[in-house]
Order: sequence, then C-alpha cells, then structure tokens
Amino acid sequence: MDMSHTVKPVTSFLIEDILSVKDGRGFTSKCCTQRTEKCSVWREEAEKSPVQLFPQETAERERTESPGGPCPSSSDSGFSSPGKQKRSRAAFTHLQVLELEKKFNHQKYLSAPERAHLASTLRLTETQVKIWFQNRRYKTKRKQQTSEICKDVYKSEGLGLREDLVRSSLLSSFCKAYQYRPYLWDYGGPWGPVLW
DNA sequence: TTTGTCAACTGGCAAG
DNA sequence: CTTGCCAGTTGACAAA
Repeated sequence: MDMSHTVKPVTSFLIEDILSVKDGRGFTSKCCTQRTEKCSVWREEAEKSPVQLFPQETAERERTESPGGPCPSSSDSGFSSPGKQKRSRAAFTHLQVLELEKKFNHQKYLSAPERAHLASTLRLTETQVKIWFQNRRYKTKRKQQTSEICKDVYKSEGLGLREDLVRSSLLSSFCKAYQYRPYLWDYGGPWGPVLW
C-alpha cells in the first residue's frame, strides 16, 4: 500500500453535503461526520477544480464525449430533479472499463500519481478510479473464495455417480448464483436448512 | 416483477 | 489526524 503520495478525496457525498443535498440515508454516520468536518478544505479544493464538483455528472457528460461514445444505459444525470435527489450510478464506457481492466491486470494497486494519470487519461475522477480498483480487488477476491468453497464442496460430496449429476448441476448453479452474495453463506453454512 | 450487476457508499482499521 | 484499503451494503438500472 503506497501511502507516500496523498490526494484529497472529493467524494460525491461530500459535495452533496457541501451543497446541503441529502440522499435517502442522510449523512449522520460517524464517518460522514468526521469527513464533513473537512469540508472547508475540500470546498476550497472543489472550487479550484470545478470539474470534480459533480464526479458522476462529470462522468455522465464525459461519457457522451468519450471516444467510446455514449453508454446507452445512462440517461439521468442524478442531479437534475429538484427536491429528493436520486443517487446516480455512472456506467463507464467499454473503453474506460477496458483500460481499467488492462491496468488492473498489470497491477492491482495504483499509486496516487498513477491513479491521477489514469483518471485524466480516461477522463474520470481519481475517486472513481480508486473506487473502481477497490471494487475490482474485492470482486476478484470473492470470486476466488467462492470457487475454492465450491471446489471443496465437490470434493467432500464425492460426486461422480449418476444420481449426483443433478446435484452437481445444482451445485454449479448455486456457486454461480452466490458468488456475489457471500453473506448468504452464513445462514448455517451453504448447505443449511434455508437453502436445502 | 424479479434478479443480476456494479458504481457508490459506510464503517472499521492500519499506516505514516 | 489524514488517507487508503477491505468487507459488506445500497440503490439504480437493465435484462430475463
């Protein structure tokens, strides 16, 4: 973990906080409170670089301008409607994902300068790149863990007989289905009464 | 309507 | 104290 280079994060919730915009959950947690205290610093930062004021909106706008072209799945800006604000989820372009994946395959962790460079190259915010790598690492880890669990289950079940084929396919679909829901394994284990 | 995906988020922790 | 990471959750959106 490279901590030698530090970058002030300008996350979307902070910006929303600065602008007194709240999402459904509000910003009352300890973490948010702590970070809200830093808003004066980040407001300054945000004023210096207005492009980061609305990372998601920026990403939306940039998506339409990016070489990959607009992503059909993105239609709302997330900040357009007055009153209750909708949380927006940026959908990165194929090109952006491709480059991110390429970089990820090469290195799992980015230093601040590398992140900044990649962000500017892909016309994303540094926060978006950071979060993407974070999510990507976690996703990889979960997939790996799940596949190992499934492998162990196959082994311990001693599959191979004809009548086990049905169960085998059930196992396959189960392992596939729950690779993104690891917390479901906790209900008495994967073969607990809830599932079987 | 339900389900799957994924960016954005929270909260805790560790490093410097 | 600040920052980034991990683990897990939320919510928007598309596809089935």
